[in-house]
Amino acid sequence: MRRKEFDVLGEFIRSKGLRHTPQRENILDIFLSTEKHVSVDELYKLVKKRYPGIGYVTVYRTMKLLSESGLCGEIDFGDGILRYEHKFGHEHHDHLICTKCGKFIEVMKPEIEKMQDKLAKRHGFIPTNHKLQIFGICRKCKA
Amino acid sequence: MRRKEFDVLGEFIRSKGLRHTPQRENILDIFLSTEKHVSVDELYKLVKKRYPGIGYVTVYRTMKLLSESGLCGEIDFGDGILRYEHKFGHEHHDHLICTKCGKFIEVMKPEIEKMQDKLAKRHGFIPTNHKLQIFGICRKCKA
DNA sequence: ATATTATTGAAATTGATTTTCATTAGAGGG
DNA sequence: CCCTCTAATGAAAATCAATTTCAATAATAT
Repeated sequence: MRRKEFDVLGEFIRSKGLRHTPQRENILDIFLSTEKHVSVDELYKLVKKRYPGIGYVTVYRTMKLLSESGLCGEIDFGDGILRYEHKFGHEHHDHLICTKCGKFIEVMKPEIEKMQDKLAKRHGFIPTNHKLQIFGICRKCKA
Repeated sequence: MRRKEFDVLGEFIRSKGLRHTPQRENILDIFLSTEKHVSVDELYKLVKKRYPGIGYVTVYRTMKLLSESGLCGEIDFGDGILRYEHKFGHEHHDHLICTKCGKFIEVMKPEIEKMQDKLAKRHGFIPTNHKLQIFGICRKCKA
């Protein structure tokens, strides 16, 4: 049990005047227990196994909540399905996505980040975040 | 009238054993005449004005066709709407997107491209294309 | 001119996301 | 502990862009 994440959720809920519910803790619990990038539907199925009473919509809304609180990040690989990844305690990273098998790798390159910031500022933008996805064929698929 | 783009379309159609139709030319014509990043729906409305007989689905399918032929590119700003931009004769570029007003700027930075390629190769990927979107607040909105 | 088959366009379908709404249940005050 | 207020829940319905279906039409080869 990752205490810190639950504290973040608790603090976020308190600060917003929202309510602490077992569903929210349970959904966070299941979300943290998988390392996959899950869609709401996938997560719902996982949640359902352990907590059959929790509905799809609650999972959907809780993920939006976790997003706001910074516990998860939304990722869009362009296939029409929104996925969620762990964010708390994770460095920012980009994605290498294999267009054949769909597998992806998380990568980090501070130099690229810096150049992006410069680029934004040069155009008068205050960058808040960015999304870099590199599509290609992975080692396995090209073999 | 940009002859070259029509030649590309014609050549693509011939090479695939497809058929040359006035609808396809007309849709390409309207698409080329706007510099905006259009959704199918937006483009359909523009097409409708000049060619009332053309249906939504034909616009939809023609844009897929133009995509395949390299005449346009699909862009996904993450708002659930697929847009199309001119691609033929245009350099690859990334997007700076203002999260307040929705405006965006096209930017180019070869150094970043090179680093991305290196990054992909280091992980055994053969990069085919990539998508970089930098979100932030534009000059106007921050003022 | 004829046959073949790709294309068209209206309507229907899909599928993820989002909203609605009646019911349930936190949280604070008495 | 009980009450009140209102946020949260969950099932069902709505939304909405994207996609498929299918009968009619039209482009190309023979």
